[in-house]
Order: sequence, then C-alpha cells, then structure tokens
Amino acid sequence: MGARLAKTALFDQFARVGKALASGKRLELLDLLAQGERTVDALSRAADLGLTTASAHLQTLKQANLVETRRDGTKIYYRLAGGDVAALYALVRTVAHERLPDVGAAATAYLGPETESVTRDELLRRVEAGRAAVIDVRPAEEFAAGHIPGARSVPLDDLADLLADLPADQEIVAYCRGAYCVLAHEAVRLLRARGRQAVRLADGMLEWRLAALPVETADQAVFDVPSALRTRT
Amino acid sequence: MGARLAKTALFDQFARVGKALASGKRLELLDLLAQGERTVDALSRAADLGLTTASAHLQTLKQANLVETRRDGTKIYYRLAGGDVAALYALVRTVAHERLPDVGAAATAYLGPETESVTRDELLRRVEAGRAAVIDVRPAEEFAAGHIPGARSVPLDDLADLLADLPADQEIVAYCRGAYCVLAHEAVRLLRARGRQAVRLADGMLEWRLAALPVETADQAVFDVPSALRTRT
DNA sequence: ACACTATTCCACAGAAGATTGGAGAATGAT
DNA sequence: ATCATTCTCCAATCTTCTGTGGAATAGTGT
Repeated sequence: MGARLAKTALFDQFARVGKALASGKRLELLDLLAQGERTVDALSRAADLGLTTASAHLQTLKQANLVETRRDGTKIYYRLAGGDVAALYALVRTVAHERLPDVGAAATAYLGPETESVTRDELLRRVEAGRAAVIDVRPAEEFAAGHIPGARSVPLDDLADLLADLPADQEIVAYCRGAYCVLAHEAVRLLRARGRQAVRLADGMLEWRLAALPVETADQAVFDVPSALRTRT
Repeated sequence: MGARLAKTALFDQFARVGKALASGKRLELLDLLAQGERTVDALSRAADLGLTTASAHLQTLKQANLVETRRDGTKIYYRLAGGDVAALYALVRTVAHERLPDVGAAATAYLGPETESVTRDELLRRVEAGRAAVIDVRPAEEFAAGHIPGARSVPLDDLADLLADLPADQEIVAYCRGAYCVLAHEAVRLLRARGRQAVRLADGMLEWRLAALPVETADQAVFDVPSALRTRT
C-alpha cells in the first residue's frame, strides 16, 4: 500500500508553509502585514517590488493560507491570516539570528550603530512612574491599526518638525515595528543629536502583540495570538 | 546609500531558514533528527531517499545551521542544532494544520482511522494512579536517546511478540515520535485487535520535549528547549 | 457605455533547486 | 600498503521559482 506515498504527501503539505517562508521578499511582506492590513500597491512600494511581482508573492502567501484578503472598492487589502502566522514569522527570525552568524552582521549593516534600548517591562515601568513619554514612529496608518496604549503617533518623517511638541523634561522612548525595524533606531539618533534623552524599545509592535500586551486601536484587531503561542516573559 | 540593499540582505538572511524548511524531505529529516542523532545512511533509508540526495538535503540544513554533525569513525552523525529548531519545526506543522485544510486529509490518509488518545497531563495522571503502563513503540535507538520516565521500550515490530509480557490488568498507553507519527496509531490498533485496553498519547516525544517535561536517557540530551519557547500547558 | 484605477493572469527568460551516477576523501580493518 | 565502508563533491539533467512586461478582469465615477 501507499504508506510511503501518504507520508510524503503529508510532509509536502507541511512544506507548503515552509515554501511560503522561503523568500526574503515574502518575509518582508509578512513583516509589513504584521503591522496591519495593506493594499497590494502599498505593499509593493513598501517592499520595493514591481506591482506584478508583489501580487505574485502575495498569491503565494495566499495559497499557503498565511494571508487573507478583503476587497474595498477597487482596492484589495491583504492581512495576516492569524496570530500563529505572526508567531511563526517571529520564530523564523529568532532562529535565523540564533543560528546564522551573518544575521548579526546584516542587521547591524541595516540598522546602523546600536542605540540604547529598554525592554517592554522597563518601558511599562518608566511610563507608570511618569518618567517617560512613548512615541510611535511608524507611519500613521500603522499607528491607527494598533499601538501601545498612551503612545503618541510621531511618524519618523515628521519627527524633526514635531520636536518642539515633545516634553523636554521626560525621557522619550521610541518604538516601531519590531526587532529589525530601522525607524526607532533613527528616531533615537535624531533625538539625541538634538540633545534629548531618548531610548528605544528593544523590539516593537510585533513582539508587543505576541506577548499579548494591551493594544489600543481605532478599528479592529490586526491579529490575535493563540494563548499557546504567546511570548513568555 | 544602500539602505534598501541592506534591508534586502537582512531579509534574505532570514529567508535562509525559510528555504531550509521548504522541502517535505527536509522536514522529514528534521522529524527524524528530533528523536536523536542519526547517520546519513540511516536517515536516507528512514526517509526513503537516495544516499546522495539525503546527503545533499542534509548539507542544505547544515548550511542553514539547523543541524550539526559529529564524526565517529567512518560514520557521520547528524543532530538538531538546538531546541529552537525543534520548536520551529513543530510550529510549521501546527500552522500548516491550522491553515491548510489539506493537511487534515493527508494526515488521516497516512495515520489511518482515528484512535483514542490521551493528553500528556492525563498520561501522567494515569501512570501516577497506577492505572496505566506506558510503552514506547519507536525503534530502540530512539528510546535510548531519550524517553518518558518509566516507559518500556516495545518497538512496534516486536509488539506482537511481546504481547504476553504486557500487564493484562492495566490500560496500555502507547506513544511514538510526535503528532504525525504512525507508530502509536498502529500499536493501539494491534493491541485492541488482541483485546487489550489501549490508547495512545495524543502527540509524542517531540512535544514532550518541547513542553520541557522530564526525559530519561542513557546518553546525552538530544536538545534543550530555551525557556521562552517551551510549550504552555 | 466610457474612461479610469487596482489587481490578477499569462507568457517568457534567467536563476535557483532537486535528483542521480560516478569520482574522490576520510577512516578503519586486514 | 591495500581494501572496504561511509560520506561528500561534482557534473548533467530536469523541474521549479522569480521578475517583468503586456493583456485581461473587476469595480468606480461620469
């Protein structure tokens, strides 16, 4: 009988998920989608892909059921299929960083010189003590899709203009998408260059959500994390 | 400047891990390695691959640093690089099962009709109450590499012969490699056909290890699971 | 119905990956 | 030394994936 065939078929099914994760561009798309839903056009520009190429990659992800779509007029919004997908993406990054020495180098090359950071716990502690103001330096749409409660939206592009609005007597904690997002690094560098006390959250919104910490949002949830997959503190 | 280039390079690094997971055969190899180290020859036979093909896949896994090797005479033993790799493999399977409807069908086709199962907690409870005897139906080498404390090694191939040795007044709980391993299913079917009270552990050694439950072993640990990645109960 | 926008589908060329057989390297046994 | 064992490396072939334009499709606004 075809026990061997059936086993191969089963593992080939598992591999569909692996194949979906087997491209840097698709991981980049998942990274963006972890922040909230987006149109094909927005994704193609954010990931620096041709429109048709982005569409093809999104189809690949969709065929693996890692993302879902919603139509609104002529636009099609893509979103993650669930928190398990976000957890899987995060674990791929973690394992890559743990196992591949080159990841450290590539991360430094992209993120620039290390900037001072605080953990999620430390951020909560400092905010509670009134010692820190939290700013979300991601684009405004991502802030709208969900942010750390009490954080103020200050997209990196606007940071220089809004400097005067930021409290001068408090430390500023900047955060962005996640552990490998460049925005908070640049925000801290800019703020420090202007003489402000600034640090960044060590990771970002992705990890915040995976830890099932409270999220403030205008509209619906981006994804919920199954309790079994929540980050342990 | 090359911010775009650096970002692409970083995500391509992450994708190295994804690419390693992008083949059913490689996932099958990881599945075997999660039970303990093995030689290339043993792996190629267990996964039904040509020797050179198996070697090539193992090289791919090794270049992604998901596995490590050890030489003993003319033989080369492969093993998982760490518990994080096991956790990643398990999560790929979980997400695949969660997201892809075909996985359920493929699993049933391979495993056969559903057999009654108990959870890890329930197993521990029944053993403590003296109501159940636990048998490990994996090949003897895998038992030697680590097993549930108190379990008896009864490889599936020997089960029919050893039937008389098994307690007739206790329920028998059979377990094997993990959630998609066929051995425990077949053991339960055989035992029931012979009129024994038998159930299987719902998953297996892989998930037992990921939950950081105690493991009894003659030699060294197969892998340790970082506390952040342990299964939540 | 017509123009317009957003996205997918199709066809192609080049790149990358899988499988196989045979040669070659490392080790152990005689 | 020589030979057997075990595995890796190499070359050839075949398949799959990726990126790109251009055509086709679905929906909006006039």
